[in-house]
Amino acid sequence: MIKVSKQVDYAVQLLRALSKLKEGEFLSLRKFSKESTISFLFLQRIARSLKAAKIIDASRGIHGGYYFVLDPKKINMKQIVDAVDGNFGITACLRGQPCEREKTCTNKDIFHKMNIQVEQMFLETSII
Amino acid sequence: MIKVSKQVDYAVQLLRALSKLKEGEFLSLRKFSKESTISFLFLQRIARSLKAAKIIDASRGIHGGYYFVLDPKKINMKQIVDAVDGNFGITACLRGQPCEREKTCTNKDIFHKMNIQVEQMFLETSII
DNA sequence: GTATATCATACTTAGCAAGTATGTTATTCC
DNA sequence: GGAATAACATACTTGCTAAGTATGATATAC
Repeated sequence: MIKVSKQVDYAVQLLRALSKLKEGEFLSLRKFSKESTISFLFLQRIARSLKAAKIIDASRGIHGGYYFVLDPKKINMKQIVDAVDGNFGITACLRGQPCEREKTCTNKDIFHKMNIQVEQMFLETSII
Repeated sequence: MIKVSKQVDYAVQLLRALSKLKEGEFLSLRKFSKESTISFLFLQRIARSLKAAKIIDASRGIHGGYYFVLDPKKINMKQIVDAVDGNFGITACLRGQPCEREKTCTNKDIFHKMNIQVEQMFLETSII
């Protein structure tokens, strides 16, 4: 199984909604949660990760919400994975996690090569 | 998080060990389990999946074991994922699983395109 | 000052990949 | 024939962690 997390999925949906805003407009998570049916609290965590990565920014208060900082077209999928999941890698080993079978493993080379290719593809994929 | 399952990881390790056998030789899972430190029972399930996919075959009895049917060089990563995980897709939706947010989802196109690229790369990656 | 937005941290749940248990059937060798 | 050891088959349990929840603080607009 090779798969993308729901956090990344939801992050992209949110960013695509934000990319449709006009200059000076905000989108609140409460509103987006209703439109998308994605859990409001789960969206909060994702949005803050994206803000920490300086992809979006927020305005507080009654008419506040999130908005894009940079040009949405220049944001790629690798940036989203980095921001939301904190790391990138198709195996635990490539994500820097300890591996109990490190000594006997014969797959380091093949997964390393594949990881480079997946990473490159993510880099080249604009979220818009 | 984009990742490959341990089943696929272990399947590739097993296949690489089998690819080193000479004509007419077998490798038992008991032996490979000791070498690799991978659970014997878990390996059994994986090996039977690979056999069902006609990638390897088995000989029973006291000196039996598994062996490659085809040329190991012609086996690619997509075949392994199909054999071991039963399907291929970077999202639940692309794996044919029902999605509760199908109607509001705005990511079908982007993940579909990415899936094609990942799939292509897996097809082009030989396990050797 | 009230309403509503984000900010921050901690906790719970649930799905399923990963691993385990147990018994059956086939083949080799003595 | 029978012991040993291989794969075959199915069902069950565990444990990780992604996913979702709870609660309260802080900021801004009107």
